[in-house]
Amino acid sequence: MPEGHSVHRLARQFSDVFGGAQLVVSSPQGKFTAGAARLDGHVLERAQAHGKQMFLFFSHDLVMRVHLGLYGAWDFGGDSTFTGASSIGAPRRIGEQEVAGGDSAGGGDGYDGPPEPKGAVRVRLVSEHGWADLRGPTACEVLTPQETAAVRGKLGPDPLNNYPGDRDEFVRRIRTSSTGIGLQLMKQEVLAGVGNVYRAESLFRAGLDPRLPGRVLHRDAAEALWDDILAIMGDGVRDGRIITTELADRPSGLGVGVGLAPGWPHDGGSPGTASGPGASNPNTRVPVEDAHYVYKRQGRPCRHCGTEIAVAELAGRKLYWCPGCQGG
DNA sequence: GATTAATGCTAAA
DNA sequence: TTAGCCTTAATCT
Repeated sequence: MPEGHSVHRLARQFSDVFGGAQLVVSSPQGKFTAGAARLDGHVLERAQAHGKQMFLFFSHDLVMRVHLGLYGAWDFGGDSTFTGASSIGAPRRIGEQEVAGGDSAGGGDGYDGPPEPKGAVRVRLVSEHGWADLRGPTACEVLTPQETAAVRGKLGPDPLNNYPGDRDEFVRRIRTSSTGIGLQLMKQEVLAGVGNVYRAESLFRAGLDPRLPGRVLHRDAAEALWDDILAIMGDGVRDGRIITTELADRPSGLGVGVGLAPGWPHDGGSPGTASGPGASNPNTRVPVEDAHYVYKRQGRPCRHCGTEIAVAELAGRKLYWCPGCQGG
């Protein structure tokens, strides 16, 4: 499901395909009828992601806040102007899993307006050139600028925004509690955007025990953790999926090293096979079974030390770690 | 075809 | 602390 990298891709997509466009806003499902009426007919100026939330800023100063939660998703479609505006490969869907659209899909000459809404479409946005449908969000509401500031004020720093001072603020927040860092990383007021996959993978890459109390985490270790999360989440934005293994740790030997991506982007490559986001990105070819170190690898040998990867339930979520590399 | 678990949060209890 | 959101993919019968 969507962690921060997906939401940043989503915000990019909205700015690309709807930025500056007047929108018809409706709620086919009926659960957002009042909210839709407050936005209908206004111009979407830009989209901004903060952690796992997306904010759509309209020209009359109202803001639409969307949180996809566990299985929310957006579907897109439109003419060639619409799909051509997308800088991330005109995906057909962004949500728990991204579905590639690419040049051939949907867009282009045959566009005949949005389809009949199927299922529970909470929100439909329609511009002159295309449409977007939202299903299954955890949160979807209209906010004033003041309310927006209040919501964002409760969120911790987002490494994918990385505003000045954000790293120091993260270090301060994670170290103020004796709560284990495995729990701390999931708190959106400590660091906005990390979910269960990036939590497990970043702690493994840092060699840190998830039970280590925040207060005991060294300042340099916390800084390094922020830097690594920034790198692997940045890769997630580029790749459209979470790949946290280094090249040398993949049996398949496919893809490039995390955080390295030499020569990226290389657009000219493999014209015949281009389709979808990052089609020329070698990391899109990394097999799923090679993508992670510990997430959903319980019982399998650690890629570094061979110890069986462990799993335990922590605050209602599964925590994966290597007892050998990350302590008992 | 039915059941379950899932990259997550919100609101009610 | 628990139900709800109400989708998707994987696993079961």
